[in-house]
Amino acid sequence: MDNTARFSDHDAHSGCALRSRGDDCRFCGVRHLSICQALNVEELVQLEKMASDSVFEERAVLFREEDEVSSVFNVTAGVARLIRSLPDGRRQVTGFALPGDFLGISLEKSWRYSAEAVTPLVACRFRRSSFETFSEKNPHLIKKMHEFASQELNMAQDHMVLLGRLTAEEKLASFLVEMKKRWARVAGHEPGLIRLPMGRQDIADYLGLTIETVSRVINQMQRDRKLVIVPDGVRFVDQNYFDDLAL
Amino acid sequence: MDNTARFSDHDAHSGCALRSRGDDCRFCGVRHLSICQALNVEELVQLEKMASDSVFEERAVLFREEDEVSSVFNVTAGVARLIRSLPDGRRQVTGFALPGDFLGISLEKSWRYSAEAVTPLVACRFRRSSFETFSEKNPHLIKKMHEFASQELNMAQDHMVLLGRLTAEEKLASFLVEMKKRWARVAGHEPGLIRLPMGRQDIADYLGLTIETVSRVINQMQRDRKLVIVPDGVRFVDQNYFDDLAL
DNA sequence: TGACGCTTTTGATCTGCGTCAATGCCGATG
DNA sequence: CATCGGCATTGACGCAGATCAAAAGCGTCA
Repeated sequence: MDNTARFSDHDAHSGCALRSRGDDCRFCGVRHLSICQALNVEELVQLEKMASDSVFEERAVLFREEDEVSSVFNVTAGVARLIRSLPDGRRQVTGFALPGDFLGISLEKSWRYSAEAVTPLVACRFRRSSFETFSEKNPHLIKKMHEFASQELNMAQDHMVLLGRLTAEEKLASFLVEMKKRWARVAGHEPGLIRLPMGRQDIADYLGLTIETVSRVINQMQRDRKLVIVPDGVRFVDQNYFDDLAL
Repeated sequence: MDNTARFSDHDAHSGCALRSRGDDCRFCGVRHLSICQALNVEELVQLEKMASDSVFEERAVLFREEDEVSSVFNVTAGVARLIRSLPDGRRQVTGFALPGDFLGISLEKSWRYSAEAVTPLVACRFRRSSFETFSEKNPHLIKKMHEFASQELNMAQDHMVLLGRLTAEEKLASFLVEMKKRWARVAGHEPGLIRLPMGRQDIADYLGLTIETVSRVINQMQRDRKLVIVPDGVRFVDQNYFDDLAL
C-alpha cells in the first residue's frame, strides 16, 4: 500500500476558518445546519450573549459519560466522537459530531456518553441553565430541538440495522456513504473527498468491528478499484458499488 | 425440554382490562406512564375528544414503514414490535412497544419503521393533524414529547452498545433484564414473571442474532439453573447472574 | 538523521455464531 | 382423534470476522 488513510489533521477547518462563529451568530458558518436556524435575528442576538466559543485540542475530552450537563455545545468546526464504554473497556462509538451538530439536545441532567475531539475542535458553548431558560421562552426552539432529536433517533435506528444485520463490507460501505453525505452539507468541503479524520479504531468501534477488519475491508475495496485511499480520507471510484451495498 | 416459552397469548391484558382507557382519560391505566402525564384534567378532557380506541388483532399491522403518518398511537394494552426491514428480507426489530409507549413521537411525515401487534393490542389513537394542532397550543406537551424522545434516544444508544459489542449470552441477559424492568412499570404485571409475548424470531431480530442462537442460549441458561422457562415467559432463578452480565 | 511511539496493515489461526437440516411440541381444525 | 401448520429445539458443520502476532508507515523530536 502506498497510502494510509490518516495523515496529519492539524486543522479543524471544514473549509471555514477555525473560529467559524466569530463573535456574531449572524455570520456563523453552521447556522443554517444547526438548531439556530429556528431563531430570527433578534433571538439570535439574545442567544449570542449567552454563547462563548470553546476550543479543544485533538483528543481533548468535551465531557464524560455520567458528568453533569453544565454546558451544551454546538460544534462549529472539527469532529468529535461520541462514546459509550463498558466496564471492561469495550467501546461503542454511537456517533460522530460534525460541524452543525448539537450536543445536549436532550436537556437531561447528566451525559449518557462521552465526547472527545477527533480533530482540533471549536464549539459554541452555552451554560445549560441559561440555554434552558432561553428555550423555555422560545417554544419554537424546543420544537426545533425536538425535530433534531427525532432526526437523531432515525439515525440511531438506521445504525441499529447496520450493527445488527449488515456484513462487514456493507457496514463500511454504509459508513462511507453516510460520511460522504454528511460532509456534503458542511460548507467548504471538497466534493469527492470523503474526509475520515477519525482513526481506524474509532471506525471499528462505530461499526461494531475490529480495527483489523476495518483495515482489511477498506484495503480490499482499494485493491478491487472501488475506492482510493488518500491522505485524510478516501475517494469513491465506483459509486454504484457503494450505493448498492449501503443501507 | 418440558416447557416452551410461548403459549397462547390471546389476551392483551397487562393486568388491566382490554379497553384500559375506556372512554375517560382520567381513568386511563397508562396515563401516568404516557405523555398524557404532562396534561392537567382540563387539557385531558380536550384531548379525549380527539381520541378513539383502536383494537388490533395479533399480527395486525398498525402502520408500515414509508406510510404517511395519519394517526399517532398511545399503546394502552398489548405489545407491538417495531421493525425496519432491508430489501432482501433481513429485519431489525428496533424496539417493542408496551402499554404506555407512544408511537409517533417524532411528528414526521412518514413512518420510519413498521409496527405490528405481537399480541392483541389496544391503542389510543389520535388523528395526526389534530394531535399536532393540540400540541402547538400546549408547549408543555411538546416538552414532554421531547423528554420521551430523549429517553428513546438513550435506549437506542444502549441498544447500539448491545448490538455492536455484546456476546449472545450478554445480549439475552440484557434483553431479559430490560423486559423485567419494563413490565414492572406496567400496572397489574405479575412480579417475578418476565412476560415474553414475542416469538423467538422477534427476539433474535431485536438482538441481532438468529432464532437458533436465541433458543440455544435461553435453554442453556435453563440447564445452568439461571432461569426457568414458563408459559408466556421466563422467571429468573439467579438474579445476580443476570445483573452481572447485563449492560 | 536515527530512534521512538503510535497507528495501520498484513498474515495465520481460531471460534462464536450462522447455516442447514431434522425432530419435537402444541394448538387448531375437521 | 388424526392430521396439519407454525414455532421452538437440537445437532452437525461451516465461515465471517475475531484474535494473536508481526511488520511496516509515518510523525516527532533530540
